Amino acid sequence: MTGHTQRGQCAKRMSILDAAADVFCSQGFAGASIDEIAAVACVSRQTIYNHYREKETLFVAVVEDVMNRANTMLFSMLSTFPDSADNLEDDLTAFVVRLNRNCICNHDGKFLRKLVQTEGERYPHLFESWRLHGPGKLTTALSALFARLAHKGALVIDDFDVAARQFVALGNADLQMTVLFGGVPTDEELEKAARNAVRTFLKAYGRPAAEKAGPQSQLAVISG
Amino acid sequence: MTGHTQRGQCAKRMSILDAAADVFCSQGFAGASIDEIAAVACVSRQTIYNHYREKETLFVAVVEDVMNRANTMLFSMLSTFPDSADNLEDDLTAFVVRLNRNCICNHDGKFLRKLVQTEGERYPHLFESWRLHGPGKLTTALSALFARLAHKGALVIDDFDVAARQFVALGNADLQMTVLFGGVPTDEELEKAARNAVRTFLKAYGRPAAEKAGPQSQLAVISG
DNA sequence: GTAAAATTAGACGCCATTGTCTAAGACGTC
DNA sequence: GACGTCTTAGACAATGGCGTCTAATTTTAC
Repeated sequence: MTGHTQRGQCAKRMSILDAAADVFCSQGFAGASIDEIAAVACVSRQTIYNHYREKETLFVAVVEDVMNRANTMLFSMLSTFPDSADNLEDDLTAFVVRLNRNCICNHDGKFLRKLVQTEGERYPHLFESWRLHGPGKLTTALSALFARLAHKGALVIDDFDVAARQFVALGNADLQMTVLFGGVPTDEELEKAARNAVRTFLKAYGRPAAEKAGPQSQLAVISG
Repeated sequence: MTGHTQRGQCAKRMSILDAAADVFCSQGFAGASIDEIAAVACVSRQTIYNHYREKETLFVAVVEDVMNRANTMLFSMLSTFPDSADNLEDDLTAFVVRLNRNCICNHDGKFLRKLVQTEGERYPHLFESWRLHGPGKLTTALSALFARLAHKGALVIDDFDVAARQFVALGNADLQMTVLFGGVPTDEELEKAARNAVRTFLKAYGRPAAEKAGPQSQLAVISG
């Protein structure tokens, strides 16, 4: 019951959770067998039943564990959103790359999207927390961040919530097929997808050319 | 072996396919039981084994059946893409509503997205056909259609493929949560989502304001 | 009407999995 | 070194699903 034992138990628990996440993700709840999870975790089956009463208890624990990791990572990513309007295109592009790589296209993102589709109907309350604190929080936070950029005059947005959802959607537009079919996009794909997304986003919501145009061509407003 | 038998057998087959689609969709391959499919189809288990040798054969037949329906519907929808540049916003909006309602947010769309995620790794070749003829064909076709609109001067697009993917992504931006969590969007949601998507798309890719601005406000190009 | 084909309900063997139990071993503290 | 806890391997019964088989019944063809 002292330090070392705690650490040992904790290591076992994490090993089990990781293995269970892998197996549940690739096989689904019904297709996953405790024996396979035990083998992947390098742990005896009895140890699993010792920590988690039954298969469903383990499943819930796995989902909550991954949700916590994913939400922590998302929060960490959101803190890197650009707050300066200089180099907005590059800054937003880098942000989209980080967001996609670390939150949406990564292991945990794939796990949650997959499981919410396969088991969401069976455990409606289980994934509600993820919906609220994951994708829900993302668009809420982005909406607020866009509002700040708009207040600075760097963006022209009428509906911040819509813009936030469209920003995320555009960021995934080029990766949707890769993500849907389980692949992991390469760095080049991530970079190009983010570049395309931000360019289009700024064409739609960027500051009008008149206020930032260079000497080559200018736009002037002529009131009619 | 003549008409009536064919019709009777055909009805059984369709009944089985429909029931199997329901059960496979909600339970996954591993979680679906032949007995439950038989019960939903109001058919004896032996009849299922009579038509399809084993569970996997039935599963493949179901996926191919749904894929065919979905691809036929998609093709039908693509033929309603606006070819006139008058009222482009309204026409594109109506198209997005139809596309979402009949191809992406409908029963078959949900089935295919769900199954490709849960069973795609186990049957890589099975869903390859859908990827090519479904989402793949959609963006290819949209790309060509946008090229025609751009050629008419109604749109200004540098990369048609990117624009096509972004068009689809924007069309789903407001519905992604509903779709991911298995819900079916209402008509109002469909309408509003399409309106938001097309507005942003045209802000990014629409003909520049200078060429179509009304008397209220005009933009003029001033060469520097 | 009759024969062939299809369908049905039920029983059956087989196998995988779940969850429990037990005895033995490993690891820690005292 | 003694003790308690955690872990392990394996056996175990119970359950449920798959796929087969059979005999009876219905549907269909001619």
